[in-house]
Amino acid sequence: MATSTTSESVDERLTTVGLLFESAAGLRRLFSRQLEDAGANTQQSFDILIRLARSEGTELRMSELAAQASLTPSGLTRAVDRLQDQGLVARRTCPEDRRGSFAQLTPAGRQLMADAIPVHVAQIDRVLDEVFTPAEEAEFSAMLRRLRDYTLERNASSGCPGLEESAPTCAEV
Amino acid sequence: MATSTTSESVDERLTTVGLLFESAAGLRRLFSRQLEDAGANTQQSFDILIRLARSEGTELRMSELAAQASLTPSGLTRAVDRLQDQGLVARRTCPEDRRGSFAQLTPAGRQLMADAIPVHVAQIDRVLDEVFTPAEEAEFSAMLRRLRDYTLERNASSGCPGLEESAPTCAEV
DNA sequence: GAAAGGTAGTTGCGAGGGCAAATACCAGTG
DNA sequence: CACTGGTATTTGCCCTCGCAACTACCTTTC
Repeated sequence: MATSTTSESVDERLTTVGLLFESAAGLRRLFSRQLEDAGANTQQSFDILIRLARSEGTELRMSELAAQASLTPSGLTRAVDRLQDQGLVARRTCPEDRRGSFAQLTPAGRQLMADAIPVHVAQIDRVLDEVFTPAEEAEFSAMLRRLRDYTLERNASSGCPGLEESAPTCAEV
Repeated sequence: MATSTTSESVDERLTTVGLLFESAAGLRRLFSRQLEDAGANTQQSFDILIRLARSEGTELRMSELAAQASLTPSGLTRAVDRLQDQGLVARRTCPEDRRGSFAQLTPAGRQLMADAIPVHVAQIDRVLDEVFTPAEEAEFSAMLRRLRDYTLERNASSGCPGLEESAPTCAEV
């Protein structure tokens, strides 16, 4: 088959990793349809909004949010800028540490999420119900968590700022 | 905790999906380090190159490659442009259908992959060995495949062009 | 309490990728 | 064969994101 270096087990493992990427991309694509006309312009926006919606006080520190959303600080800054322009999010300076700031859902943002999350959840339900048994789903989730934690640990040294493997926080879409 | 709509099972399933995205992003980040100084500029480039390397004749139709790499036709066109500028890939017009073309590894591209794939595979081995037992790995892979095929099927209608759930081809990175 | 060093966040810049329109080509009809 | 409709790929335009440099602020040290 292949011209260059491949053995059987090599192929299998490459395929596993490839499937992971394809699954993630496929789900993103699948969800993006409903999300985008639900009012959140992109999946990434929705990802940020939902993490805020699920956090204490519907707000998070910028750096925490960046880590959760798999964005760099710079990427998050602009993403929050856009959401702020849309009136869905506001910035609040942290009183204890005036370098930092919180991103917080506005009332409009909370309303949007109150409407959009059920739709999104219904879509996830449909996928998981059709693809997995409950037992499989639980195991799938557990395996993903181990994998995620492993990458967090390994990426910690130079990768995401201010984020160790410690806090599994609220993972999300 | 959250201010808006959340029940327990909702949280779990949102988390599962979130973990999938975080795992994929985490692995990309983890791999990107070694890949980029291996000669493939980005993970996406490497993704394309490895899929070509693992295909019959080290070539694929543009549309097929786009689907496998989770890119739109337009995105793939530019990605192949870049690889062509680097001398790693060449385009070959399809003789039977002169609208279409193949992207094919050049000798330099094949050489690069012959060097880089073992390194990449070693990295994948390390991750999978540390995170999963062999049995878990097999099940993980099977579950991902079902999920991937489900998204392919559901996205087929409007999403990726020229791509049904038919050919699982060689999944990758 | 002034200096040195670290941390949170933002900005300039450039690369990558999507959507829609355009191009080139095949395929079925009359 | 001309015509209409569909498919493969490319191009124009724009948005998003990462990196590196910068600012503002905290914190430790002397």
